[in-house]
Amino acid sequence: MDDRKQKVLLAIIQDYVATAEPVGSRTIARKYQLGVSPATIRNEMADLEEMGYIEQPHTSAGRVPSIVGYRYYVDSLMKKEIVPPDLEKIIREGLERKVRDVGEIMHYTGQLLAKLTSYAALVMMPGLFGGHIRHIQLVPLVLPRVTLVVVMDSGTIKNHVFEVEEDIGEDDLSVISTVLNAKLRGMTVAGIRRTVLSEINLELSRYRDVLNRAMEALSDDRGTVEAGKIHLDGMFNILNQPEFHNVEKVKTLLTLLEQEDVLKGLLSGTVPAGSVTVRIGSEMSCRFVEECSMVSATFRMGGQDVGILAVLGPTRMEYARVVSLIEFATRNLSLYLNRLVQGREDW
Amino acid sequence: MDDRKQKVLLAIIQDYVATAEPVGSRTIARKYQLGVSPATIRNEMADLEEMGYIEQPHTSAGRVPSIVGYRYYVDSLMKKEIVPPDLEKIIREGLERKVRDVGEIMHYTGQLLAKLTSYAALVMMPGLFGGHIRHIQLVPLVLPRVTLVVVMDSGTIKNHVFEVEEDIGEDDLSVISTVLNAKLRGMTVAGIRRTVLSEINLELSRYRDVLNRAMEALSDDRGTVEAGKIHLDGMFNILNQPEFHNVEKVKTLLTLLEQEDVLKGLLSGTVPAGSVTVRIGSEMSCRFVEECSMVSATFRMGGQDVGILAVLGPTRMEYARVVSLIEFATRNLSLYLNRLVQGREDW
DNA sequence: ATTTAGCACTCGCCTCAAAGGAGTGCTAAC
DNA sequence: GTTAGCACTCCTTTGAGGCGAGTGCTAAAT
Repeated sequence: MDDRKQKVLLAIIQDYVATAEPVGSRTIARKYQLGVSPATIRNEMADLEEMGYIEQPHTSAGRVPSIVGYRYYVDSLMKKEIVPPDLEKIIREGLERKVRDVGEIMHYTGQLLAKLTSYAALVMMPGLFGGHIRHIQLVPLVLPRVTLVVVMDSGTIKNHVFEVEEDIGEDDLSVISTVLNAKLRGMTVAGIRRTVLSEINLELSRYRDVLNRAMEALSDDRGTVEAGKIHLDGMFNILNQPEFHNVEKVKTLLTLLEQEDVLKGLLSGTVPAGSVTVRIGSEMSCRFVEECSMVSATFRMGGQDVGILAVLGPTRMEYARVVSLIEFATRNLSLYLNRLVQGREDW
Repeated sequence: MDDRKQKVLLAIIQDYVATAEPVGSRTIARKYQLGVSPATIRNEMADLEEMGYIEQPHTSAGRVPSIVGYRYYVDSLMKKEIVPPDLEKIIREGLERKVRDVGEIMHYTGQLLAKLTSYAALVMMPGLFGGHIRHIQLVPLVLPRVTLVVVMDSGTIKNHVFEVEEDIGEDDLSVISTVLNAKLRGMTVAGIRRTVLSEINLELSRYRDVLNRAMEALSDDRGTVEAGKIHLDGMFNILNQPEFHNVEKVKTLLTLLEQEDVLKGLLSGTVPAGSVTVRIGSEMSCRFVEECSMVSATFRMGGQDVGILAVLGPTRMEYARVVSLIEFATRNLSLYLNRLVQGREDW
């Protein structure tokens, strides 16, 4: 791939991203000063097409970047954009103001990302597993229904309702709560050791059944308020994209986005390392989003990946801008989350 | 409005609701056995149009019901449908299985309503004000950040993060929690009396500042997990309606539905009495949903309206079916919610 | 007096063909 | 290696004509 071919490919991608129209040789010669005539560009385009980087919707339309073309662009051609300082300031100030609990920060970040990119933003909320237990309590509702409430140091809360045996009273629950608190406080959910559990079991042997159910509830992510949930913002942004002026497409996509498990599947393709993952069209291996791309990254808390931030848009996406925004957002998010939890900033 | 006119109007509405096509005199004569010829029906239709019950999209199309026509139908013509017993069984069993916490029941109801009606369902979650306080606790996060956790007897949880003065320690919080629990347990949030507050203030005079902030948090609905939130289900159902095959309309509607305050505004038009409210097109006085209707009803808990259930669909809606479903759903919901809270069933 | 058949008329929608235009590939000249 | 020229392709737009559904009116039938 010689230098000029790269320039042509870049021009095609830039123009197509901007206009959503197949781009022809004349356009490139006119708008992007390569110092050569349309004919020359046509030759280069023929080569690029043979190499698989661009495609022709039909004879005598312009060229459109292929998945391979976008991939090459993202990997080799794309220049990272610098987040403008005033924008940076806005984001920082917004986060600063929201530094109260994890939920608020996440919400804010999602909305911001949707607004700035004008694509859809997904935020997978951190689960319980990252943070440390601050408080744990069994609260009687209408017996035999009780709820297990767990407060993490991030401010995240989990509650899980279940039923206990008839002969358990409020006092029993209060005793159990005290012991659980003493033993489990400061631990991560993932880090609860068998030794601790058996200690508890020993101490509260007559409540074995309640304890089992409580532990089950603790490690069950379902009941967790917010945590593990996926928030969607700016879903309607995609309706502004010309590729979704077709109602059928909108329908399949929206139907998809309403199913949380599908979203989880999509997000799970994110590499955990901390770098930004870009997946283009069929790379997501989900045939319903073949005309979409996803840019995603994990964010960290206490040295551990706890959640994912992602932007979903058409394959014809402003990758450079989105990648830098995601990068910036996750970095900030990690920073503020850690500050929230411990003053630690070890990202 | 004589009997035959009513029959014609009914036929027009039924046919239009079923087909979404303007309906002509021939169709009515053929499909609905009125025993008269198309010409007669045409005369009746001309009358109905003059009276404002139906409209013509353009000369020589069929007729379409007007807002006034639908209104007349809903008020006078519509026969309540009976919820089929097998469906009733499914709903009851589903609710039975979900009887654990309010959130789950509400979610389930919303999804069910969306699925059964194939329109969009809205659920406004009950706030804190209906239920009784079961447990209240100030949990230290990373000091000076603390969170106030309130568990209601419905299983609803509220948490609100705020900051306290530097010199407040964990022991102080634990003392405050004990007192708050002793004093406030069993009360409704709305029912906390000034006498109780001053008792608490007396007992914990050195913590006045923390207490003020806690009380503020308690009566602030924002931080409440789930409560007061509006859940939307089956939003994509409306995309199946032919009137929304136009992307622009979809866009305005979806944009609308994403704004929670707008939804609240729409829901606030529901009459609290306990009957079902039907609002048709412009009756909602929001120009973005002029082509939509909303069927809604409040549900009760402990003798108080605590939330709203609603279905949003095109004006061309199967009112009879939706109304009976909503009626049935709210009745059941009230029943199960009350059973959840107190075994009371005083609706 | 009401109902109905007949008929002319309106108007949206579909089809089809023609025109237009954007873009290409090839060839030959530079 | 580059470029101008040109024939060719194929999508898109445009407009006219025909079709069909439906109406309102009138006059005849009940």
